[in-house]
Amino acid sequence: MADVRTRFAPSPTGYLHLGGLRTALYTYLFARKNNGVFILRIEDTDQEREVPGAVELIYQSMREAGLTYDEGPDVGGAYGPYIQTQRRDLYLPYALQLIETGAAYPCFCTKEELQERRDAATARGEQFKYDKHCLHIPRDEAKRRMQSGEPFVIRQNVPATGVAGFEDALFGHVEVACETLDDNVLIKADGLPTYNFANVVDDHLMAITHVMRGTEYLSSTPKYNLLYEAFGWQAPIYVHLPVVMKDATRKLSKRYGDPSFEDLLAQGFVKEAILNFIALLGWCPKEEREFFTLPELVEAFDLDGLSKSPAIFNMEKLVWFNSEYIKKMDFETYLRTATPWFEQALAGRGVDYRRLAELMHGRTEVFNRVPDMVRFLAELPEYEVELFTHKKMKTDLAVALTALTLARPALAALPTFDEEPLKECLMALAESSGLKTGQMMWPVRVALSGLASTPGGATEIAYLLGKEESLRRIDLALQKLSA
RNA sequence: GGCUCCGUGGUCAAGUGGUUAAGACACCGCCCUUUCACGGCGGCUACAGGGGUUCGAAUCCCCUCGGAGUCACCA
Repeated sequence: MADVRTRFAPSPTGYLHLGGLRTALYTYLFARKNNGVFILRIEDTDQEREVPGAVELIYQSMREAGLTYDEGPDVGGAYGPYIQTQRRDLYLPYALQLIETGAAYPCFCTKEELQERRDAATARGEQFKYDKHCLHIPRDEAKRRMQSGEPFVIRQNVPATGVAGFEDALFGHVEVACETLDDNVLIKADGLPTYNFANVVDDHLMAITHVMRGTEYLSSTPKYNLLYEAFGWQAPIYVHLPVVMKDATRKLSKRYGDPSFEDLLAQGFVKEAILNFIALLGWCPKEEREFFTLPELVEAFDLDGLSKSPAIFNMEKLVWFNSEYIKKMDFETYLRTATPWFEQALAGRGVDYRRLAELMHGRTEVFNRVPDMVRFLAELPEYEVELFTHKKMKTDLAVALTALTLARPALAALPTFDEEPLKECLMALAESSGLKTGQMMWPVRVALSGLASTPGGATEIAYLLGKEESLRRIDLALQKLSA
């Protein structure tokens, strides 16, 4: 087989969504695994859908994901340009060549006429299909009209009978009857090619050997193969990837507010976790294993681990992956990453972020959840006195009152609020007063935090709060309990 | 609706004619414990349904049902 050349060919319509990211990932992995070439090509032939700045967004996402490409608009290569609108003039000659051989023909029907006929057909309950009306215009007349400046498109001349098919590396042989196929437009009135045509011409010109793309193209691929045959070109090997779903019936789509790769990064997901999770959504490694770095994915990737059915994007599992990756993060990286999130809730409070980070490191699932978890340090939340009652800790209001009454002067007498002395003090106090550890610690922690659960125990929180604020909060609790 | 494709627990999934049908997330329980997490141990839940083929089907065939994709001068 020739050297493997693959491509990721997104349209610049906004952020890179997760389905696109997965396609890019698999394509990249396949290329790298086979020591092949990975290419980025921008398919921007639809000028109406083009979103300004989207191309740069794609470069950025690819870079952030670590999916480096060997050829592309911003890195160059021997098969450029890699942006289709910059290739606009090279498609027409190929279409003209097809007209010569009868595999295509110019069509002068206007969009409006077509739409009327389409509407009429649906009104009758029929499915519209172009009737090859313009195919029957005499060759000379057609040529004259094309040269006269009359708007026209070029359509593929699909045989009326017979079958068209192709071999998919994942789905096997796929075949359709030609009569169910429409004569699609190859070159639009604006002179730009449609996807149907551009992808065939470009994949051939760029010597692409393997095409990986979503299954939305599965049913139209036989038509593309007809084009390859008409040109006498060798078609690439196709690998169609099942779509990524949001739930059982809807696919993941940015239009419906589902997160893009960039969104997830902004929310505090780490890119390694996203990639790892995405890789396993529709692909399964040979070995029993679920943690992979990008290089490890390259090593492990193989086509027959791919699944044929759509996979539902399971946010909970992504969150789990993320928390695992955060735990594996070295501490300094965690501290650096978490600090801006601490700032959101604690700016100017003088909290010891390093100590807080130690406590939070093993409990952080997604960074955007951090501010809510630490906000109690800045401001004591409103809480009900019933919070002091905890069955497992064997505490009730009376126990809490006793514990806090004892703790208050003992803590006030402490010269510093370091954790060790704090702990020794409270433990000793519990023991000497006949209280269980929990009966002392629970009330103190609740008084300090106003929360049923916190990222740390009573002594850690007392340290973070400092002596003054801690005593203030205990006094408040004492008031509550005495009322 | 036509065409194409898919169908193992709630989710991701292993499985390619003979298995007690893995594993992970989630969930539940227990242990650990100054809360909550973490961690450890254990548990619940699946071959869409019906026909075949076969000594034997999650695995092969057919039908039904369910779901998805696609039917543009969008990609």
